[in-house]
Amino acid sequence: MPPQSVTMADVAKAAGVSRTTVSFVLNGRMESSIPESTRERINQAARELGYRPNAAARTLASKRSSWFGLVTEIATSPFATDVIKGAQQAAWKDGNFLLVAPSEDDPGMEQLAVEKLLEQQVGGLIIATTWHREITVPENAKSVPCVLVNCFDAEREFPSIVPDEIGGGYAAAEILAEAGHTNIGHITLKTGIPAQIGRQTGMKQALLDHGIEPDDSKIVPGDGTADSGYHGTQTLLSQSDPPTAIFCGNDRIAMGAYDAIKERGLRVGEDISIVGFDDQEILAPHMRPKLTTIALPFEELGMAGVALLNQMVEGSPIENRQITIGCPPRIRSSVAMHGRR
Amino acid sequence: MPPQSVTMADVAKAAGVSRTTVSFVLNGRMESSIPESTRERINQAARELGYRPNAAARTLASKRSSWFGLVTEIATSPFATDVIKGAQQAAWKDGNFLLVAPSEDDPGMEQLAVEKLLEQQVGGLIIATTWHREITVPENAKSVPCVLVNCFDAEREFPSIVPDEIGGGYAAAEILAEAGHTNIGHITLKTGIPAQIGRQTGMKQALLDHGIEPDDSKIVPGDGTADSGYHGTQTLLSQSDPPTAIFCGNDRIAMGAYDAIKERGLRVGEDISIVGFDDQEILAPHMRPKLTTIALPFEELGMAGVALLNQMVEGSPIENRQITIGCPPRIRSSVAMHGRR
DNA sequence: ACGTTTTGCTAACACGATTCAGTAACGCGC
DNA sequence: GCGCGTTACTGAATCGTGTTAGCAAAACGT
Repeated sequence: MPPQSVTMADVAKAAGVSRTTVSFVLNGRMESSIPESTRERINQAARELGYRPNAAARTLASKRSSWFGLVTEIATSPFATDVIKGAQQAAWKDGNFLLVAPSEDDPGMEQLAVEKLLEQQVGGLIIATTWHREITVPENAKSVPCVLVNCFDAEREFPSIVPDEIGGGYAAAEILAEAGHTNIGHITLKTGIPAQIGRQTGMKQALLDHGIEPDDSKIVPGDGTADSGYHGTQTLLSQSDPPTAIFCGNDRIAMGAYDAIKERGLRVGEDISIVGFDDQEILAPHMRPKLTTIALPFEELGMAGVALLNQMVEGSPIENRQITIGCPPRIRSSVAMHGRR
Repeated sequence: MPPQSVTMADVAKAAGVSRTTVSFVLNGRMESSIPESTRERINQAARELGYRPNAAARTLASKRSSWFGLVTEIATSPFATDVIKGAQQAAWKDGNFLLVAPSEDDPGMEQLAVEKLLEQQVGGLIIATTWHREITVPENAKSVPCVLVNCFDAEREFPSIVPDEIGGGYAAAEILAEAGHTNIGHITLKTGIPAQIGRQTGMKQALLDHGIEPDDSKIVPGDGTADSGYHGTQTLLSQSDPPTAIFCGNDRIAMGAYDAIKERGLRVGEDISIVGFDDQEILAPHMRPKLTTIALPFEELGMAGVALLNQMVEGSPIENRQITIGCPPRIRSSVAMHGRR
């Protein structure tokens, strides 16, 4: 029964060797030739005493800590969870920890968060946002390797990892085109943000590639809310030649679209096909019919962030400073075949 | 421009005092008489050199770390975010950090997570779950103060903080009763879990208190999915004397209920009133009509966890080992007045 | 002028590891 | 039985801070 805390010295005494030897054995250093018998003796002593390494002491002595800092706006969105989760898992695999600090989208707060993380001797920093956008990185973040996730700085000074909005928009439109739709509407996100621009660009390209002429009158601006989806859908369905399918800028817009369609006595996934974006876990799979949508790979973003950070910390040259992660489609039941059937 | 890292010794040299004095001044120790002039000189030197304290060294020397460990199933649910957020903020206020470790609902994993957190010298542990239930706490968690959030151990050995399911169920039914409904249905969660039992108990009590005789035939078992809400609602509305209001065990059930009601050509919030539970951020406020529901106070749970942990770490006696946090109603538009209008 | 208290500091050890520079013992070839 | 290389370790310094014990000088009381 270990009383309070067992140190390496205790293990050394128990095994009848020096602290140095214990350190080598427990850290698996093979370069110093220590016979199997001794290793075994030390390991057993450590086990019996219930030895638990002291991370603070290790960090101090080795000048390398076992944790990364993640600063993010936890407040605003469930998306943050997924980034944390992905980063967490990736870090955990290498025995590293994540220190999560809140930025709350306030520049002063953000700088303080970074400062506090640096005090904790983090080996690297991830700065993540909940929606894809440009940010200015606090000055002090430059003290350690730093990766941006779901955002980027104007000067492209920091490596960044973002979702492939264009590819996602392309995939969404392609799903509809391949289902035989040629008259496809689009309700956008708030105009000007990277997600809106990318998704719309991808959509246009997909239409062109499938021999469909993009028609700007089928694109109605929204703002990402269910309300805007509802009204946008009303607008589209009131046209003289209403679309048979709508690509909604995100899942909440799709939610509003469902309501508008149902209200008109039409059926989602039969009369009108819908594709969303984001794949919100507690939304998309539970809508009726279940929403076909494009997933935002937040977990992968987080994992990629940590992976990149690992590279940087180890000093490996990084070949690609602007990584995009694909947005995979999630096929469910809100898209119907159209035309020749 | 600080080159690599500025230590207390550097500050001491710059200010022309000893390291001890610097330590006293920067930690705000007033018991050692140090004149304002010297304090000022030291503070300025620290500022100019860009001194950043080394948390690892401090932890090692003082044997008290500035972080708590939080182990939770990040994987499964967006709820985890809110607990993290609340705990985070509460910890941050006292200059403490949260080390988040994943348990993934696997006992082995959980024990490893705790072990790793202990190595990091956490001053206390929070074990949180994403749904209210009984757990068995890993043995090694007893090494430091430990609080359970949204769960409890069978022996009630650990202080725990849980939502007031009964009060929430009461509030939900009361909303409907006060709107004039007397024929109220209920679609439950998976039977046997604390949330189901508590919410249903609270509902019955509220009905009794409002002079309504609880009727078991109006209670249909569900499993927490939108599908079960859909089918449960079909069942209720097919009765000879269908309810005019339904209390849904959670928001997803309410989502299914909406669909069933709309499919029958009825209107939610006019013909049939609905109350949900959970107040899922990206769901309830975006449904049409917006869902009146009872919020699960995850953020408060997290905050209360850290607060309790602080008390325990400081050795204050804790008066209440079983804390319940209220579930506040969120009134929106899915409940209509009924009867005398 | 002399003891006593207060002021303003500092020396030195501790914390629990990592790590570099060695060294004693042993085997081996000749 | 001497030199040399290998094996199996160890001593001691170091990391940056907290903390206790104590000391020199100044201030104070009488």
